[in-house]
This record gives sequence, C-alpha cells and structure tokens, in this order.
Amino acid sequence: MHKYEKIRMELTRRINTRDWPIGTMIPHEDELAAEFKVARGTIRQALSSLAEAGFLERKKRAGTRVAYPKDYASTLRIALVRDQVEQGGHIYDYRLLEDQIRDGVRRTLCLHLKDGSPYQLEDREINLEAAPDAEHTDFSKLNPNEWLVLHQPYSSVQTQLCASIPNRQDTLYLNLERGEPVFLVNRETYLYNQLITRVRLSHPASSYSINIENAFG
Amino acid sequence: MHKYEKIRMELTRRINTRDWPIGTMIPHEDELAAEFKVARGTIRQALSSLAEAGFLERKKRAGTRVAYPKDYASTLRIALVRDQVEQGGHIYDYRLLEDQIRDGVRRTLCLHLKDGSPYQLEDREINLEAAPDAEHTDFSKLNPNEWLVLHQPYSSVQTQLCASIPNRQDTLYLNLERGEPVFLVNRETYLYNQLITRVRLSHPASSYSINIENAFG
DNA sequence: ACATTTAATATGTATAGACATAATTAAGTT
DNA sequence: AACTTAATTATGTCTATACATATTAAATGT
Repeated sequence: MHKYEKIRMELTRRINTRDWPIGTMIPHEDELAAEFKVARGTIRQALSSLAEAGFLERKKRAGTRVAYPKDYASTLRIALVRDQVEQGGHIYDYRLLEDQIRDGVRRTLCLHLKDGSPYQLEDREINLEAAPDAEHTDFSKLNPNEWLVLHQPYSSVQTQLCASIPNRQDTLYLNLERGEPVFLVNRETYLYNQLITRVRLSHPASSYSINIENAFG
Repeated sequence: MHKYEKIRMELTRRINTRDWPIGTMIPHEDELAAEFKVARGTIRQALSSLAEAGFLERKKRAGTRVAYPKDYASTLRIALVRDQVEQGGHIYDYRLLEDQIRDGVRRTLCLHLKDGSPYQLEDREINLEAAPDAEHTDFSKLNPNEWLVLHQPYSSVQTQLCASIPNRQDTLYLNLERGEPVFLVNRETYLYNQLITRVRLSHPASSYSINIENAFG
C-alpha cells in the first residue's frame, strides 16, 4: 500500500468518526506533511482526492475544512444495455421494431431483451444533419446506441431519470403487469450545442432498478 | 487558464472528434510533454483527470488508450431534500407523521413539502444500537436525515433508484393522481458493516425526476 | 470610524529528477 | 514448441523547490 493511500485512509477515518467534526478546519498541508513525515505533494494527493469526493472543502489562503455533507455524491454509471444484461450472466438480444427517416431525422424503435423477456424499449431520434453517417447505417445487427457511442463524436449528455405511466408503445412491447409503471431514462446527446440524438429508454418497473454503492473506507 | 487545462481541452477535443479513435493508443507521457513543451507532471495532471473521467485507460508499461465507452459515467448528487426544494426558490416544510421505538429500532415517517404540496414521503428505520444518540433526539424541528448527516458517522451508503406502484402510505400522503406511480430512492447507510439506518423515499412521479448534466468540453 | 492599500499565507500550478511497479517483449533453457 | 527467466519500458509514486494566486488579516490614510 502506498503512502498517500494510507494517509487518505487515516484522514477518512478522522472525518467519518467526527474526530474532525463537520465544518472545522483541518491542519495545513505542511503540518500534515510533518506529521506523516512525507513531502507536501504526497499529502496533496490524499487531500485532493478527498476534496474531489466531496469530503473536504479547500480554499486558497483560508485552508481546508471538513465539508458539510450537502448531498450524497456518488458516481452513477449507466452501462450500455448489452453490458447491463450480460453482466449478470444473462442472454442479451434485441429487435429493431421500427426504422424510418423523416425531415432529416432517423427514428428507431428497439426492444432489448434479457433472457428473451423485454428489458428495455428504446425510442430514439437521430439528427442526421449533425450525424450524417447515421443515415445509411444498418441497425439490424449493431444497435443504434452502440453504433453511436463508437462512431459519433459527442461532447455533452443530459440525462433524466423518472417514473412514469407506460405509454402505448410500452404497453405493447414490455409485457407489463396490470398497473405496472415504467422506469424512464431520457437522454439527449450533444456535440458542441448541436443535438445529435434524443432517446427514451423505458423499463418495466418490476424488473429494473439502478443500484449505487458508495464506500468511503 | 492553466497549462494543464489547455492540454486537457486539446486532448478532449482529439478524443471527441475521434482524431484519436476509440481503442487506439495515444502518445506516451514523454512524447506529449515534448509536444506541449511542459514537464511530465503537467501532462500527467491532464491524462489522470481524463482517465478518472473514464475517457482514457492507462496501464503500466502498456500505455494509454482511448477508452471504449462502456458506460455514461456521471456524478450523481442526491441533495438533502430541503436543498432540493429550496434550490428552485420554493418553500420547504415538513411534518413528522409517526415516531415510535420498538426492539431497538426507531421508526419515523416524515412528509416533506414543497410549497405546501407533498414532495417526498420518508419512511425511516434507525438502528439505535449503532446510533444510540438518535434515541432521544427531537425530530419535530430538525428532520432525521439532516440530523443523521450532521451527527452520525457513516462509512458506506447503498442506494437504489426504481419506479413502483404506490403503497398504502404513499396513497394516503402523497396526493397522487389515479394510477400515478412513485419514484423510489431506497438507501441503507453503514458504519463499518453495521447498519445505521434504512430509508425509503417515495416521490410522486409526476413532479419528481433526477437530472444529470455532463459536459466534456 | 471607515474605506483603501499592503502584507501575509495556505492552497494551486509547474518543474526536474529518482526510483518503484506492472506488463510486455526478448532471451535463454529444456 | 513450450516453458521459464531476464530485460525493457510506460505509467505510478515520491521528493524537493520555486513561483502563482486567491483570500484573509493587518496597516495605513482620510
């Protein structure tokens, strides 16, 4: 184990146990460097990663304080649907249900299957002006999401997570129980302010959830 | 603007435009240092942050390659409910509906309001063995979540996001439309493998969503 | 007393060099 | 050909030093 890792562990302990209470200032980099008998750079590596994770707040001249936990910060990773399914050792498959071009927009409807059951319904629009290569691509073998992620440059993504009553398409394709809602992921992808693609991903609520684990040890 | 920021911007551009296609190796640190006429440490600052963000994969001896985008990584920050409400300039209020202790567990039911309307129903259990200070705290003025976050040490958090049919409590308190589902956040908080608290946060689907923005410029 | 200027200081950025480590490649052995 | 061992090399860690910058605290002037 490296020095900065040991130091980060010890500092994390002091924060978690409230030895260093929330809102209080902690010792300066030089003091900590002296305490742990390392160079300032090594202390900085530990402090910076803790600040990045939201546990410390650092300001020039003012020093470093234990952050007031305004939120539970955690890195959410929404994997490609194929990986989501195959990760659990299940069989992935998908079907291209609709595919049409109108007014410079290619619209696709895909059903993604897990062990043969509906897992995700993907309703997508691609702006062909911004992504001309997507006009003549065959999505019957490689799904639109995977193709876009591989070939289409993008620079920002907006994601919305919500619950919803199923729409007609959801009801038609997702094999929902009576009254079962859907979990929605709505996403817009941009390349420098130009919309590339907009997608609505719907999942049966009974068999879909996003799980996040967060350890500060 | 600092050198490493300029460099990171330029490298990001090369990745986004696929000048450096996905999966290919990029030049070594020393080569980039020579190209940009900076020290290796400065290049490392840029490369490390891009690797942290998931755009590059780095391995000793093997070098650095443009990462296959397995997922959309993004930092999800779920704020304290009070901040969520007040952030939009709305009025926050809450009511403690139930509060009882049984078998070493304190169970609380709280309704959080946004401009007087139900926003979140919080159904919580606190393990008093692990959090003895929570036994005699008055939650009628300071809500349990805020108290715990301020006073209770914890070291790991598990969060689940899902959609669901409302249960009896949800129906009773959340003023749901007919057939309206709820958006659920289930969370368990631990201090070194000891369960501190378990909470079920339910929100009316029609007025709640989690929004994430992600820019790589 | 108040506003303004100046000094002090903790963190931030950048450089240079040494050594550690993991993964690959090359060399040597059976 | 297959297996083991040694050399190579790009990234990772650590140190030491210098200067930049933002913010606070002190000094100064009116």
